[in-house]
Amino acid sequence: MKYKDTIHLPRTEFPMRAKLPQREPETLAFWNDEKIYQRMIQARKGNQDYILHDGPPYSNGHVHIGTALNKVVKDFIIKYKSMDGYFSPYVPGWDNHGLPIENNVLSEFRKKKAEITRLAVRKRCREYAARFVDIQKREFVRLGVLGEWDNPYLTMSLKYESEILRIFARLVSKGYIYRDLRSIYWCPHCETALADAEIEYKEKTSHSIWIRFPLLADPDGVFDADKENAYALVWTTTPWTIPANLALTVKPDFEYYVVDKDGECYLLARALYEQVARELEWDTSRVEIKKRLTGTELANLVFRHPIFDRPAPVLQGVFVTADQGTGVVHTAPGHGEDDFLIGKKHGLEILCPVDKRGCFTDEAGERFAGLHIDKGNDEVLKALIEKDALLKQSSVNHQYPHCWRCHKPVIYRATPQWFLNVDHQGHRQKAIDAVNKVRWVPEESYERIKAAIEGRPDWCLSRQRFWGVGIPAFYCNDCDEAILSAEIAERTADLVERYSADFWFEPDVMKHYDDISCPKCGSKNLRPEQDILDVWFDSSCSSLIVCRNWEGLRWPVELFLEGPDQHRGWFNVSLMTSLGAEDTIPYGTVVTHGWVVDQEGKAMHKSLGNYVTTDEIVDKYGADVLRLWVAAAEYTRDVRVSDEILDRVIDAYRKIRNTLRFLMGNLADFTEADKLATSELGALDRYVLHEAQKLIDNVREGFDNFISHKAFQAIYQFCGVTLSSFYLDVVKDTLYTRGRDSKNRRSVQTVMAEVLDILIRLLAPLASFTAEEAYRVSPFKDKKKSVFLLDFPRANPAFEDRDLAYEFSQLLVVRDEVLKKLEIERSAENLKGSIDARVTLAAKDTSLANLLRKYQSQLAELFIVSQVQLASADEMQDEFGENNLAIEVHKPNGEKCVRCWLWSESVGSHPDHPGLCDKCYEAITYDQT
RNA sequence: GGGCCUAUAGCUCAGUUGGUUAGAGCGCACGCCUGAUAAGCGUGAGGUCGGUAGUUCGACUCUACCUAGGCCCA
Repeated sequence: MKYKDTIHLPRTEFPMRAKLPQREPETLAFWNDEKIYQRMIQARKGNQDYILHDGPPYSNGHVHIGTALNKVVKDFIIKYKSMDGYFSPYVPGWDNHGLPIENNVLSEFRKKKAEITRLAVRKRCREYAARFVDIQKREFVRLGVLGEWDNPYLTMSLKYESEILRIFARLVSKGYIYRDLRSIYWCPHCETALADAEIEYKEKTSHSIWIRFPLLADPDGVFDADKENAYALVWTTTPWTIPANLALTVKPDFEYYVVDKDGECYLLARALYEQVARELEWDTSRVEIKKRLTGTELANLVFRHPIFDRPAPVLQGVFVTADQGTGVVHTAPGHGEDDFLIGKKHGLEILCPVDKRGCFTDEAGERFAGLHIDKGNDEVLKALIEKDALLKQSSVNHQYPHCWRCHKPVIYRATPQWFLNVDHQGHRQKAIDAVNKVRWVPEESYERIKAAIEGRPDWCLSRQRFWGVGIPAFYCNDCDEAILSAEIAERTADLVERYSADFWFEPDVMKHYDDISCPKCGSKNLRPEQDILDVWFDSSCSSLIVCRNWEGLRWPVELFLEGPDQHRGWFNVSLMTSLGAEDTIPYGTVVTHGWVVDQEGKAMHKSLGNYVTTDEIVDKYGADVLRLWVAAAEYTRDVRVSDEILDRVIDAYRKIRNTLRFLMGNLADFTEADKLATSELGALDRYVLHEAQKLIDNVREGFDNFISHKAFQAIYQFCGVTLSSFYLDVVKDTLYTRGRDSKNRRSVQTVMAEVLDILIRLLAPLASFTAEEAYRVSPFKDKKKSVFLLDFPRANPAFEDRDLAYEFSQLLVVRDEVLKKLEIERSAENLKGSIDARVTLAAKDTSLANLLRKYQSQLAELFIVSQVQLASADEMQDEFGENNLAIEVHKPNGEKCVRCWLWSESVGSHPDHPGLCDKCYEAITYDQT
């Protein structure tokens, strides 16, 4: 008889090799064909809901790895919540309007030399966006993300576009929207506004002039100098902006000097004094530093414009730098971003005496009016010289913004724009209060969003672009009045819902508004606004629009979850719009994840060659590996990717997979009917069952608190340590060699089946493909269609046994000591396999000695040796070690059983099977009957 | 330049209110097994906690500064 054939070896169809890139698409097809997402949601319909609102990625290009991380984390949460009984539908969305798509489309047009018209470009933008929605959708689905992929939201859909305008109308009716000037990049050659993304920096030679502003008022007497000879010293590279000067800006925490140079006093920053003195060729031995002041102390000074007879008050600004100039900055609110913001903050006029072609207007004064700013530069210099305000004139080479189309230098120019008033009726304070009521994960997020809201300027809603939702305003062709009303916006919304936002740009659009006339002059000769809404406004409306219009959702929602850039972006604007339009906070919890960075923690750039794509990982290793990479990461910090990190993830994946496989392999002959009652289980088995309940608690705690890596690590360690290297190794002998239906073996299998069931469910949100695959081949009866229709495990108090767990923790310490001793013997070549050992053990500690005696019959199995004998201290040759244990290793008694390979004195006592020990004899007899 | 944040073994992560020789798993090295086999098991070697200076009887844990990195703003 071949005894090997009587051994119960594992059998399973669950392959060791995952071949995820090949196998995952089959699982995807299954999920799709069987509508598993819909079933997962429907199964929980009527239960308490948990709504995560998806932040829309931009529909341009392929899915970036950071976006993949974002979607996978969301998927963890949706699946966990669903399995835990919540009704948790997931409606993904895309942000479609905006500059990147428009620019790509425009360059297509230029390449083809096609005529650029608003309507043609918009049509092409729509197609372009739709194409990338499809591409990205496929890529997200490939990651195993379940959701309403057949019914996503698109910001360019007719419904969405019209709802944007309805929300806008609400803000108009509540008085949030106003019109004002704003300083933006402008190309005088192309006569167009430019976005930041359309600027290229190039070397340019500019003027470099040092000028002085005479002191006009010093109410605090800080200057301490004769007004006639006191000046602020100022440097600039753009003389043509001097006519637009309305202020000077200093930095509050800089130190400033008032220096006396030949009887003339100048104000400048201490940090720049040396540099300035060198530049102006001052003999510093003859310059006296009269006063040292902080920027704050300069607050009430007023200087006089160097050319015109008007004041230039001193303002406090943090943007002032100490790398060039004088630390006293020429401020022209119409000609610079900083200038604009600080000007607005202090209520200065946004003076911009330059027209769209780059020529001075009448506002620049008679002398300059009509001149192009290039000529204007020279004229300004002349005027400065006449006023004795120019101290030095030279030139400088520096990086200067140029237009990406005509490559000529651009300017800042103030143009009329539409704004949302952030301080309207205490709106900002309401937002700050709101932020206090939201749960921010991680907690530091709170500081960021608070700072972002406190510091944000009024929201400029208008863009001089093509691809977006037109602002529903008119201009009177007769008196130039701007006309905006909630009623017009509402009517436009209805029209957009019917025709799409493109209709606004049709040549005959005014026919829909023939009853509207100018409220100022009564004219009916109106034209539609051509500016579009900032795309941030589109996305700021998403929670309102989607969660109120999609079946099953509700607003406000429970969760927003995005990257750290959204503190100033989507988290911020969503709050602005929701609070403004509805006086409601859109979210209860906001989770922020980190950025995906490379091995060194550096941002990934295509040019740096450290760029990792989602495709690479999915095609090479499979989506489950990518998912586990996300699961293993502490994702509220930046998350690193590298080959080594992925290698470790793959190792973890294999370990988990093999553990599932071994569990299933040993359950091939186990059915529901073979299950033992908990009270009948062996002590070791009950201990593992107890540990499994702890595992469940840990995993749940991880998911509940957005700490998926805690869940992952708990599962991984349970598989690797509790199961693979301990329990499953120990229990192998029982599984293989005991009678098929023996109580010992069935006890082990009962626990293995329970643990397998738990593991598959715990893994489902994380390694979804593998969990589904395992579930489909698992030996359970009455299976549901999918793992996602199962309930998430909950710790079963009936399986918990703290006293037993304590005893085993003690036994495990002893086990470690025994294993160390065995290793020593192995190194000394006294021993090979542990089953060829007999261990003699003595414990000094009475309670431990008692514990060992209690478990005496199971110690050999626990240590995986042939025999264990307990001895008293004086019987031991060996010293007692740290744990008050003495351990000796000897050759076992009796003979080695040819079937189970363990040594036993019973070998030879069965004439019909002379090579077998009692246990094996019993097993074969048992199995044969 | 400003705001917020991060920095513990090769990797991913733990380290309670400051208090004994800083932990885990993986990887690695060495070895065992060949009845989980492109598997399984054991033992072991690796950090002085980014750096500096403080506070303290005592700091990975507190403070300041610096360095590197991230997001945003400028």
